[in-house]
Amino acid sequence: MKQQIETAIARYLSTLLDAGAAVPEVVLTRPKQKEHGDYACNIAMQLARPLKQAPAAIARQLIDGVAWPQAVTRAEVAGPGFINLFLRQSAEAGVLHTVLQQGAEYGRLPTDTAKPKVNLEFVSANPTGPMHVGHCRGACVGDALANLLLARGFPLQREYYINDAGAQIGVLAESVWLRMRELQGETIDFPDGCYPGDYVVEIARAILREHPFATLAALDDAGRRAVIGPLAVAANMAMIRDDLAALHIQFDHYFSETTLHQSGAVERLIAKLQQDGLVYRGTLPPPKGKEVADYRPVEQLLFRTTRFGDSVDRSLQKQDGTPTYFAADIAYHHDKFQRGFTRQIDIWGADHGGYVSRVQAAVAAVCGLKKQPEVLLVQMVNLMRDGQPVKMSKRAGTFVTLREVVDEVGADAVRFNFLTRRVESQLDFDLEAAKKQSEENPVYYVQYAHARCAAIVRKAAEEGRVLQPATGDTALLTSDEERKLIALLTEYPDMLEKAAARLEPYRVATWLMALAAAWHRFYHKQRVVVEDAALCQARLLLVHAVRQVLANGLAILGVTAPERM
RNA sequence: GCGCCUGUAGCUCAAUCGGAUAGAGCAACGGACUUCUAAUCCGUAGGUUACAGGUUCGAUUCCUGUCAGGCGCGCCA
Repeated sequence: MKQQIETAIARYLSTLLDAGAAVPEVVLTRPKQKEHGDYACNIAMQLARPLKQAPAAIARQLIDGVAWPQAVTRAEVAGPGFINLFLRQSAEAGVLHTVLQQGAEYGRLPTDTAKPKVNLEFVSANPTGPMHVGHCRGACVGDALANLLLARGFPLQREYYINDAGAQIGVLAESVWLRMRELQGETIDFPDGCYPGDYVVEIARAILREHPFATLAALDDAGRRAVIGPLAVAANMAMIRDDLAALHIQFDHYFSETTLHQSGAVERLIAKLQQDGLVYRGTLPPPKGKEVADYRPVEQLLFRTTRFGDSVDRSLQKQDGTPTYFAADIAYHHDKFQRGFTRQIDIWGADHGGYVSRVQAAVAAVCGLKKQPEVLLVQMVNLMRDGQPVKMSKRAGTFVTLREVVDEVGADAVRFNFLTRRVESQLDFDLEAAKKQSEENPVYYVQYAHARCAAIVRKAAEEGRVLQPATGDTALLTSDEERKLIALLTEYPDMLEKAAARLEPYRVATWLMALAAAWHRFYHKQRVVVEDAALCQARLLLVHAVRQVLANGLAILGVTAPERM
């Protein structure tokens, strides 16, 4: 209906304007106040300048000239030049039948293989320990975004990049080894840099079951690390997968950084860059803004990322000759490209914001893609307890794990909590409040709406009132509450479309709260199980449709839709 | 010093990519359960949209500046 009207206006506009003139896009919006009709259009005001006429006059002309669809009963000029449109009472109520026909598919599009394949990389927590709360927000946003894009027909894969190379894995292996020695009865003075968590002890114990201490002790440091490192990484990844499962997150693909080094992909990539003349040996200016007492200019292997918009060239090799994390990351994004992903979305913490321009520069240079990857910077979460910030340090082992939070607060509440906010807003997450408010949490508001729908359907069935297919006279749904619900249901696909286009899953959550509010309001004003059989059927139709769309939206957020609460 | 993000009710956040009278939840106060679930609803109160300019029919939204907070700034990932 909305689109019908838009094209009707656009068609008339094209006859009104000169052939060469740019026709502005006609967009209908839902007015906030019902006095302003079912839809409003601001096109007359936008045309005032090019046509050099008063907005009201243009609006008048449009109202008289446009071949309005039959459902439009009234069109009027209002305010500074809006065109307010009023629809026949039940003009949009057909959506109820559509929802029931399409069921879980309502709002979704079939996968469109013509669209660029999307690789969505998120979480990618270092495999040096369990996931902590800091990873939580990005995990929820990434998973919901994946659901959202899949729902709108984008071919998409969820990917986790395992940073299982680099110095940190050596530190991990050393930490495990120290715990092994401790388990043998040695007294160990744990150095600062090591991972102190109890899970390291567990890993040490588990590895010792397969690899006797004496065998490990006989190896030199490097040899021992080569044995312990991968085992410790595997153990941590198993733990991380469990943590993710607790949040109801599954990845399609785990990608190991180590494979990039072993296959020679990183070296080949640097060679290619050299061939393209994008690499040189040089020195970088000292870093700004902080005291660097021991700064010494060192000649190093640099990548001319400045040619692709970066502010400074970036190093590809550490002093010991091994590739930097950045070098491997270029190879990684190139690998995605070779796997056919011409659209890459990365979700990072805000602390990696300074890294965006160099990776985009690299991808432009290596893959020829513009503005890739698309990076969502998720702002930091301050973990609080009773209003006091919780001091956390991975080094000191005083971090709150994701698992603790999920176990205490519940996966649904955790997810919804992080999904109602835009990623740009930094927020506080208070553990005590989250637990205390567990019954006042917005997630329950939406879930309760769903459970209420289910309760009505059950109650109606008890009284022998079951929705008959192809019944439900939508013309009977004329109250403000009913029309509001119908209007919201028609918006659902548009809302998903916008949310997907902007990579903003929070829109789904806020929209669901609006639908739930409209539903609760309806519930208090009108009864469904009533004597009048026709009216009962019509309202049952509405109930089923609302329940379905609540369920569909919650599914995208990865939140359960309970039948009872 | 520079770059990115943010600043909206007491608190947490929205506001349809410039639209009409800036809205929800929590907290406060007053009402509504013999009727499909009161984890709900209705009402009251709460605002110079950080501040100052600019752009135009119209600004929370766009531009400039100031202030405040967060994050980042050599070969750590």
